[in-house]
Amino acid sequence: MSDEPPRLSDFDTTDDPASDPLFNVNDETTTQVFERKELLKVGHVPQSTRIVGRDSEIESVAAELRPIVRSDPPNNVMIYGKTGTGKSLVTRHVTERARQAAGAQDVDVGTVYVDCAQHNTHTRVARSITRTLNDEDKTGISIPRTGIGSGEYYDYLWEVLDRCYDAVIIILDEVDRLESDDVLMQLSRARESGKADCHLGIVAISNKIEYRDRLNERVKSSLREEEFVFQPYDANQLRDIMEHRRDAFKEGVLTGDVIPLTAAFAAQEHGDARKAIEILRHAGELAERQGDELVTEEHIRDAQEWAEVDRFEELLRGSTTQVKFILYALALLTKENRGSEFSTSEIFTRYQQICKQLDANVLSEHRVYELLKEQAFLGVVESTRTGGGRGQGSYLEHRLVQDTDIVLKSVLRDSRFDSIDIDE
DNA sequence: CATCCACCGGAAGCCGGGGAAA
DNA sequence: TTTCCCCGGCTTCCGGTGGATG
Repeated sequence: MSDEPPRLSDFDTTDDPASDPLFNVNDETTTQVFERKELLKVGHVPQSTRIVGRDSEIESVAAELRPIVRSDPPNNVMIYGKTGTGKSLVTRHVTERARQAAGAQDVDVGTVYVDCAQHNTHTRVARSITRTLNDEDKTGISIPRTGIGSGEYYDYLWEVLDRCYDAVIIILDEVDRLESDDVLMQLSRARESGKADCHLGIVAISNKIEYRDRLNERVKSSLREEEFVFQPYDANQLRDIMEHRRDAFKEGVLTGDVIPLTAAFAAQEHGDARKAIEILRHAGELAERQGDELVTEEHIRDAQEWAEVDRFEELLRGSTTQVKFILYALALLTKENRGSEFSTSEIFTRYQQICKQLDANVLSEHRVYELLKEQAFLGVVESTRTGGGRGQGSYLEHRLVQDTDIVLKSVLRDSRFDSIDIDE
């Protein structure tokens, strides 16, 4: 009755690990297309000369942090902008340069980057900040990984700041994902009351421009931050960005118009550089898998569609099967009929049919209506008020925002759709 | 202009699951 | 463990709405 986990060596292995077909080092397909694939990784930070079209943003953010070099307190910064507009990139770049420049003046600056999507409670953020900044050799403090509350982490933090740094820049990425404002409160208050003999600069990054409205007044007044809004990249900038990553591929693998095409697509859709690069990478992978030597327009188009389905699934993640039924109904209606807008009741009748067909239970019309509104809020469908097309009253018409095929594809990918035991 | 129609949308209350309290 | 309570998803009910209709 030992609950010892089986050791890895107990498992069957191939006789010669060096030639294990599962993990073949000499697999030629892996080297056919890519030269330095790591250039296409998400976190890849290019050199400053390779940051495209963000010169003024870099300059403005730097201006707020500049006092640090003269060991004066820096200003706080709040950055808004959609995903993939270079917010994290620019802040990381600027803070790093600030750190170096300050170092040259003998000012000891620490930087921390916290992804609030991962560390979404204030205790976790406090822990993450404190533990990254703590240099055990210098402070002699060892900070427990667990077991203490946020208050204690802050106590440690002030201690660490006092002992190690003249100034610290804290980057809070995706602050809007934080459950509460406590972190901002603590940090900004510490800065005011001079709890630590150390300057504190906060760079908060948010995807949502409305975030500031949600912040409570006290935080706002003590933060007193400068705000910047990053606009999405345009096609030219995207093209430049991708040109800079061309080295990821082998010489001559990318056919002529691949990059401009991807850039044009991406600019039109979202202006998200990260997605554009992902599409590029995925196109390369597709080519590789198919054993093609060139990445063509064809691959890009496939990768493009893959990205859209992917994005849509992301949007759909967490919604119930019932919601998928409803979207499915709407998608079918759109496909069957020529029109694209349908009233709640039309969608409901189609939805009823589908549920019957799949032997799932049927929600009330009112609920379907509510769910549709919810999806409208999430941006999956678009609902418009109309002066009754068929005569009576005003009601809502809904239509899919995404391409019908993409909706169908991602909805149908849900495994519950083809199984019979649906009873949610 | 009054009436009607078909949907809108808020309010109240039901129900089952999950966590806290006993 | 049982009991209680809360919460979120859902239904039911009902008054409101505004163009269409005659």
